[in-house]
Amino acid sequence: MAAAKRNILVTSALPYANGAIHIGHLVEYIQTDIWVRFQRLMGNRVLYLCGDDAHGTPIMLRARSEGVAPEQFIARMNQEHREDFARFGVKFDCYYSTHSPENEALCYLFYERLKAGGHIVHRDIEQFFDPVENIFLPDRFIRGQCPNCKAPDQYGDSCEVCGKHYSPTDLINPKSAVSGAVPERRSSRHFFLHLEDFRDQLLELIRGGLVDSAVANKLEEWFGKELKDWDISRDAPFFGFPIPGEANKYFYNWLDAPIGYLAALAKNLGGGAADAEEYWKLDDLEVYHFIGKDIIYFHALFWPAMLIGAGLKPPTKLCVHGHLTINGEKMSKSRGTFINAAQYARHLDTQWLRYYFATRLSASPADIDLSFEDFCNRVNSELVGKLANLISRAAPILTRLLDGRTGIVTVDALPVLNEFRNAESQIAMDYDQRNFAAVTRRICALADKANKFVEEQAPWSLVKTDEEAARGVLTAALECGRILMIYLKPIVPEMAAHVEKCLNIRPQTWRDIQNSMESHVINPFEHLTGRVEERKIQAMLEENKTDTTAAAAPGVPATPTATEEPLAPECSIEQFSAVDLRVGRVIHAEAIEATDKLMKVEIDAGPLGKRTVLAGIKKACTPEELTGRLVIFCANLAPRKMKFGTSEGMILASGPGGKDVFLLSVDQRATPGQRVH
RNA sequence: CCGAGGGUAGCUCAGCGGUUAGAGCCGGGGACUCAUAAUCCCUUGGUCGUGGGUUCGAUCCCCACCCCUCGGACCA
Repeated sequence: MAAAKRNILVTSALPYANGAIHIGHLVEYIQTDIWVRFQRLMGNRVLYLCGDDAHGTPIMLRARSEGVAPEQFIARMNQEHREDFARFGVKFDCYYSTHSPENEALCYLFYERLKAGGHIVHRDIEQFFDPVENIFLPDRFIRGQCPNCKAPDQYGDSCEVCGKHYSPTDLINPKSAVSGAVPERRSSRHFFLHLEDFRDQLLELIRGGLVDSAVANKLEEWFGKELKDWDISRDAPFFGFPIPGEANKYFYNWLDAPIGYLAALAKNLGGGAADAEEYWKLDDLEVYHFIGKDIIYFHALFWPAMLIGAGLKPPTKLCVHGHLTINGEKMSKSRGTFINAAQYARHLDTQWLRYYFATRLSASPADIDLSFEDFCNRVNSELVGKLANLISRAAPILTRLLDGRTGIVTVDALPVLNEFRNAESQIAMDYDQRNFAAVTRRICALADKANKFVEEQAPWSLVKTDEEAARGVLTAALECGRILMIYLKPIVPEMAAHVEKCLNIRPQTWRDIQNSMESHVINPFEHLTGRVEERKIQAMLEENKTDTTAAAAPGVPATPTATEEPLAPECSIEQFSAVDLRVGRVIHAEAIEATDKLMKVEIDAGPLGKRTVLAGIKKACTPEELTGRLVIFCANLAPRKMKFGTSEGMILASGPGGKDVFLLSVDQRATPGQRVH
């Protein structure tokens, strides 16, 4: 009784078109691709759609700084992204872009319907404006002194020193991070989506299984209060779609980004907005969005609200995954663990990463860790030692000594083969529920059984006395290998294709698990994949230390990354020498418990005595690392009273903050109290 | 501080009310030699974060506490 074929539309989140794809992104695309390939293997109808999120201020500014038109810039990114995905076997039915005529038409359609439904409201808001660049500045593009702790050079939305959140208009001495100019406060009329209109439907949706329970719990929090209106407009100049009937107003790129899923659908269907809408409305169509936990808000609230408001059904399911950490820590450019997709592919087999991610992935939104040690172990012992080895040990004997012809499986193998075939439904269920870690566990357990069977039967000895018996054993071993490869096909499609070629069989589907390949001539064995060598990983990481340009901005949609810090206005030698910088030795350091960032540091400044400095470096180093080392600090900075004491100076460091703070050093022979000239 | 998730062998995790708590990897000892890539057998190793409670019985349920991770009002 074959179940009715499902009709599924699957998306991965649209990567932001201002940077390269990195291995953090790949968690999602590989996860989605595995799921899609599995559904196809089962015979279901699947459309897998994606594309670039190509609009917004960061892209506009980036293109400008490179001296090209935004269209040209995003076209190049699109090409790069496609190449990166192809390297990892991530295969879309359509990889499109939000900057497309289909998307524009759909965007207007959504807007008109939301407007007609009375869900769009207007309000004046005050924002900073860069008079040199003539643009309104997103919060992250404004820097200034924190209104709370007075730390200099903080972002417009929150302070990295004291952790306080505020509005950019609260900053002291704000500056545009783009031009360095002093921004002006300007008022502007913005458009909002009135989310409260959809409250009941959204709650029902979330409680009805749109997301798994862990995510649903999180979402419930947001319903504790009134849902805020969502600001969907941006002022000119902006790279995006103009709002119809309005002068100098554009749609915020997060409005047109999810609509981009439909645009890709339209493109794939070779039609327009109406065709996409018609397809979306098919009764049996299931819509699955694979997303990172950082964009739950957009996909669980805004997007369903937009769909409902436009008369379309909300998604069936949001598959939320966690973020990637490397060796237990966030990817970091300074640690050299920020690895781009293309860079990985230059050094290591992309099938390995697919396999490794599979062993770590489940339906949980918890972060997943890539530990290189674990990566080596799993790939070498499981993928190579257990799985590939099974075929590699059986096929060559058959080819060399028995004309490459399989026979009838030996009766001794029947229990093993039954177990292999009976695992089918459980593995299918694990795949369907995105529990790929369980899938690989089961597959490895089966591989262990098969290897044990081969070991016991010792066909390499048997062949000397009874060729047909040996043929029966090898036939069974290859049959096991074939079934394993079907199970593994969604995860390592390239390797599975090699096996199909070697076994001389047509591309296998899930149904072939129950078939057999008795009395059949196989092809000479070709190697499937190699072992991971430690030095290759080292070579990849080494490259990162020198090639800083490879570490492009993480392309998380709508999170603008800071541009380089603008050069401060010219200063005179007098002004420079007004700053008294000294060498100091840290004699004591302790983290301040009540804060995330502050460390209390006592500095021996030689003749100047001792100073206590409260520095925002708690995340970057430990008291142990700090104690005893020499630092450079500003000794004549006015003492600053802070919540946890008075800070009598400032330790010099570079880096963006958080974990990436790099203290200035001085050669060992320097002594505390010496002035820096 | 508030919220969510989690703390099970050196590592990565499974188990989630019921016989002496499991797997893989790593470590140790054998065997084998078909495997460009090895495998097989044996084996060391755990008061299941801590302290209470419910129960005939708890890793699993309840309470408190500790620790880790991730979120937290206008970026949404």
